[in-house]
Amino acid sequence: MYNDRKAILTARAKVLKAMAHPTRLFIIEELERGERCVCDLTGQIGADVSTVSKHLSVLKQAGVVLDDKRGNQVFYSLRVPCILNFFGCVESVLESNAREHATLLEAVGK
Amino acid sequence: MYNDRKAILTARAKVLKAMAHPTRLFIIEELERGERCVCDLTGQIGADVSTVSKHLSVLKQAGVVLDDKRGNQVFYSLRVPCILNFFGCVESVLESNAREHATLLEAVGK
DNA sequence: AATATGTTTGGCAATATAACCAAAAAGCCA
DNA sequence: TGGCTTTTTGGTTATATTGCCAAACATATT
Repeated sequence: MYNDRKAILTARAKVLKAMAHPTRLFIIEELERGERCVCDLTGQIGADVSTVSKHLSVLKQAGVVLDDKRGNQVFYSLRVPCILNFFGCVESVLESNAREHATLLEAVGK
Repeated sequence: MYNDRKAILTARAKVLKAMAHPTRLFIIEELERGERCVCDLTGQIGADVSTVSKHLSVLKQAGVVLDDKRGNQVFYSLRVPCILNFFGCVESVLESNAREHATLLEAVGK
């Protein structure tokens, strides 16, 4: 067992897992532009409000977003501003994937 | 529906999801230090070989690692070297979580 | 050829996730 | 108070993930 690293790796995994859904990545991107209420996001996402609310709760639980209730609505915002820079490397993986895919297609004669 | 972003966000989510497991994060850390065969990793992780092999296959499928069969063994390595820098931001989230937790404890009177 | 070593695959049980609908909460406005 | 709007919670169903064991494969060794 890798006991010395396990606690920290589990904590990291939890954050990554919270982000690992297309709708939640969309929410993160959107919040990068400023706070949004659930209804704003629901409109853009086009799923049931309850679904969006649950995605937000996953992000909140992981510490990625903050919520602020004002009157009727709840406004969400990014808790850690760097979250988006975060993707340079993910993008490299995707580019590698794409390059390899292209190479395979060539190998088969396009 | 956020149709214009959906494809790219789904692709990103796939990579994040592949990384979002403590054992797989351990593997990534270990591979950062150099290529490893399945048996090396299995020894350190202390799970069944088949379990480790499946974790590796998840990472491979997502394009995070490469495999190279040499003789009897299969050596895995990181496909995209930056993968580890990647964690500065995750760490910020964790630190925020910890700070908040400490604050809450204080509020309750330790 | 037979055996040993290293890795992957298939199957199964337990648990977790995701989406929707319906209903409950919480706050506003008349 | 009663009704409206916004958000969360509970319940259900469908699907995915994780981990182990057993079995299959592949390569090396005797």
